[in-house]
Amino acid sequence: MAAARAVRVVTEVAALDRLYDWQVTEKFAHVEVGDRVRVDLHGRSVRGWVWDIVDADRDLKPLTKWLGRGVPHQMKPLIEWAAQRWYGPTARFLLAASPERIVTTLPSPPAKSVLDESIRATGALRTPGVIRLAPSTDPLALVLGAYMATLEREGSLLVLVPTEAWARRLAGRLAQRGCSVALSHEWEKMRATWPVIVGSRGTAFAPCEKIAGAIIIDADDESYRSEAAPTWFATDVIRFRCEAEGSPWWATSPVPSPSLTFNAPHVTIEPNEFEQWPDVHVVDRRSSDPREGALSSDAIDLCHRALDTKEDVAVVVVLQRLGAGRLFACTRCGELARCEICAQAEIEIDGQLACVQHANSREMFCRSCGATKLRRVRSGISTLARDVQLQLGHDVTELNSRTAPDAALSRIVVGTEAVFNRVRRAAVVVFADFDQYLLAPRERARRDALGAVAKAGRLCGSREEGRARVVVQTRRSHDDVIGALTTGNLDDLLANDAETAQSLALAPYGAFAEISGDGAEEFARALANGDVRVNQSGDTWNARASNVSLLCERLALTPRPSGRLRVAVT
DNA sequence: CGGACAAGCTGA
DNA sequence: CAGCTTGTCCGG
Repeated sequence: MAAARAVRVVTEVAALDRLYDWQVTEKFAHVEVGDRVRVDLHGRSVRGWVWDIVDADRDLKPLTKWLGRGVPHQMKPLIEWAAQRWYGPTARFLLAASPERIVTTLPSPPAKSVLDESIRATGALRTPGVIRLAPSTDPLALVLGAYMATLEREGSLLVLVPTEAWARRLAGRLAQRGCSVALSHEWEKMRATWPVIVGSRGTAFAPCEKIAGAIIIDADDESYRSEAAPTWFATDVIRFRCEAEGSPWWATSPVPSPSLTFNAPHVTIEPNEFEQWPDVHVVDRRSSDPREGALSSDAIDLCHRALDTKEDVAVVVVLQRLGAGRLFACTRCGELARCEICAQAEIEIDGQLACVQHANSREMFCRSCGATKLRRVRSGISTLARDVQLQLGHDVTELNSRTAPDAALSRIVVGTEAVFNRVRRAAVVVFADFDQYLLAPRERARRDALGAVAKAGRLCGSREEGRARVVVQTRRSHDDVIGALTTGNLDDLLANDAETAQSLALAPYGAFAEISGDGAEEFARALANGDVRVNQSGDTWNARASNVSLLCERLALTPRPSGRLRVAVT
């Protein structure tokens, strides 16, 4: 008698990250690796994925049900790698590649179409790797170039953009030019290895069997990182998939990070780059009266001129997000706590109010009415909006997370960087306090500053078009970030960035994990050894090692304490 | 994670 | 001592 078959299953019970076996009965004989199944686990009916099909070597409970198609078996190495790389349960990554509803049959994919001669003339992309792409350059030609370069290869071309809205627009434009495109909600098409797959972060786990190549637009964008643990990064996922299959990948970024450049086979710099950046007008606020308001007289002037244009949204005022609850306002009179010298918002340091700029601190009380009860406020957006409204004498829309996506916008919009996902065109973009970027205590803050100006450039156009400009208000006009923006020389700054990363052992020359939750201390202490160093900062613990594989190996070997534990590997 | 079962606590 | 809570164990 032939040995009975069994399926080795990863269950949806993520906390139970191990394989269990069930017997395959006659009626489920068609089951394949990657399929979705339902099983009886310790009296519970749970869903899972077939990870392997093996001979049953003992009595097993029978499989409850075959549910439908799941992850193609070709993705198993990716799933295993991702689970180890970001210290997450296998089930979480399988879920990322699975359909929301049950799918039992797949469509057959169309052949890859050859594009019109007029489009072909723009040329196939040659050297895979990073493309330093100025913000105003339309990436469509590059995507078409990637398509043409991978036409002869089997499998899907994966195209990643930062947002879903962008993905829909791009998919439409590609379809117009003759490409057969699947969007990320069309799971069946992705699973059937459609010629082109376009989407945002989640598309990194598109369930196609083979990848012909991939192109990631704005590859350093934070939207590519999963905000919940495991905190995987789509650009890294794509790179792993392409390298495993020997397929080419391209990644664009206006300001490539050291990690992106380090891991790329080649870096291409777009000719005429400077002309495709916006015209940046720097306002040195050291010389201006701090009480003149949120906008300098130069900025007010440019805003008034912008209001004379025909743009629907004339002016966008951006304030860098300060992190929830960093600012303080009086509970009685509502006044924001500000530095008495420069009028900038103060933050809390060791139970006192302090100005980042002037390094002075004072007790927590309201300067305006003397009350001692202050409350944390999310950011200075409301204050800024009031100021701008007064200064420009025009209605202002304050854009925040509670603003309805279809709400009517005034011609002046004030908000955090979220405005870049909401407004598509503007005549002028003002960075009310650019120093929030330049002084932020994060390694990547300075690159983010340039990235934000790049996004602003997409709204208001390039130097070449000469349409309008980006206004940067700063007290640090000597900063080399400002220099790079006005001279267009990014090379020195990027070289500096890479040097800093190397000397401080930041990514890619070092690896980090942030550990929090009830079990954090126990886990962190057990994790520490010669290769992995840990230190405490508040409730979270930070672990660092000289490279990611060392860190991940050590994480996998460290026993998990009971209780909640969040590990974010970056 | 969540069901099963054991041990501990409470009140009549 | 029934009935409920809390804790620990373990899953095919």
